[in-house]
Amino acid sequence: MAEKITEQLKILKRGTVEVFTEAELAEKLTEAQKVGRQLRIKLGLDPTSPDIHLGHTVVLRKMRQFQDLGHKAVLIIGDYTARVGDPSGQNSTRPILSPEQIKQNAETYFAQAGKILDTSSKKLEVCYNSEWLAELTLMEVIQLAAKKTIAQMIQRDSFKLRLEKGIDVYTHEFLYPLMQGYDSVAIKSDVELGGTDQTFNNLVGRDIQKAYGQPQQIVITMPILVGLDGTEKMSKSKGNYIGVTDEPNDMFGKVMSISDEMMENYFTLLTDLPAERIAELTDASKTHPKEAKVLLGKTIVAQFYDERAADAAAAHFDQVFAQKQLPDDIPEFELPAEPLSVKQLLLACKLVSTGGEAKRMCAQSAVAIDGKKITDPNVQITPKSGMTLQVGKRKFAKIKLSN
RNA sequence: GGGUCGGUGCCCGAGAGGCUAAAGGGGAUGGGCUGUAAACCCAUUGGCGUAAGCCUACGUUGGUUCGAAUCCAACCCGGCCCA
Repeated sequence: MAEKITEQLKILKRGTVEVFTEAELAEKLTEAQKVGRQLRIKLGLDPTSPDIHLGHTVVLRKMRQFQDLGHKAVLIIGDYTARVGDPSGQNSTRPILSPEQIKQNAETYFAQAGKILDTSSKKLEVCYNSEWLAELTLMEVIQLAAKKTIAQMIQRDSFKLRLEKGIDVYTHEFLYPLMQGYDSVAIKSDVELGGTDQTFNNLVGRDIQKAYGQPQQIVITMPILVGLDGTEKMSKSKGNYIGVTDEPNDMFGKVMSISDEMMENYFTLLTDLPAERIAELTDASKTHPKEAKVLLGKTIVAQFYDERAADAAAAHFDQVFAQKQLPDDIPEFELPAEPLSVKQLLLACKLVSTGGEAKRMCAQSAVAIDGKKITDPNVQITPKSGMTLQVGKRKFAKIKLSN
């Protein structure tokens, strides 16, 4: 804790995109250390979807570093915001959640975030922004809105972009940054963390705090983690994510599927390895890319499980994909010993979701039963105990007879 | 409020009465090559049916026609222009 300020700054700056401003951060850290005060580090959460993925962990990991340096994480659950329905994204038909739903999501979120954060009450504080936002009168809202001009608002690129493209921007959307900014006032935040997509909102927080006569928070932005497809932001709705609750085998496999170019980014944002080591690992002349990726996969799995699970996942991967053998843990399905078509069989074992897909998979020689390729979806098969089915490279099922 | 243009499959986008389950991309999936990397090549991409075929689908609801994504009407939603 008594580490030098320069040392602390180095840790805190790692992986960030921008710090507004570094000088202020150094100042706050120094002051905090001198009087023994915990800085209040704000992070706003959207409780609309409870499951968190590695994209969220980039910011959470930064939060953890602050905690480890003795500061307090203040998580704000945007329950009030969520109730209005956040229109800022592509997804305009987001369901409006009930208070119970939000509470439940928040709990799930904590359980998952707890894998990264220090959850002791000394280091973590949680609040719901309805606590103060629901109290505001219209007059107070108007006064809040009077702090920013329209010209300032449309600086935000998501607004600008949509206006240029002729996509709707609703009036109340302008209130979102203001509400979030007001959150900073309510909790007296010293530092706010967020992805670069939150830069505008978080900076508004500075202005609002100033307008309300408070010291301004420092804003630290973290990169948006690219998803598995290598181009888009990691997100649940795009399906290009690694969830923190993914099974070790899955987690490892997903890491293995990222492109070589993305490794450096993942190493930097998702592990604590020093920059020099990362440079070695991502230099193909020094480390074979595949080896580096295995290490990345193991490191990530170990973070959420443990070393043993990480090794097991790597071994499983090697067994199934490198040596193309059957995995050890194949889901079992109970079936009676009555003949049925391959199509029905695949459906029954949930290896395909429609009969058409079953036909296609057969036609494309992706289907094997006990290691033998099946190309006719109408062949009659009598289930036998221990019979194994495979569709594609990674979908397996084992049959168990029911009596 | 007026004018005008538009709403097509997961997404973008063509189609302007039958040849349309609907061109072409993108994405996704399967196969090949590999390191479940990239690049590249091939294939598939509404549901049911062994099949013939049937059903559902071009904003919504009605209508005209032997036949409509395509024509007409009303309505809903949006862009742009005018007030």
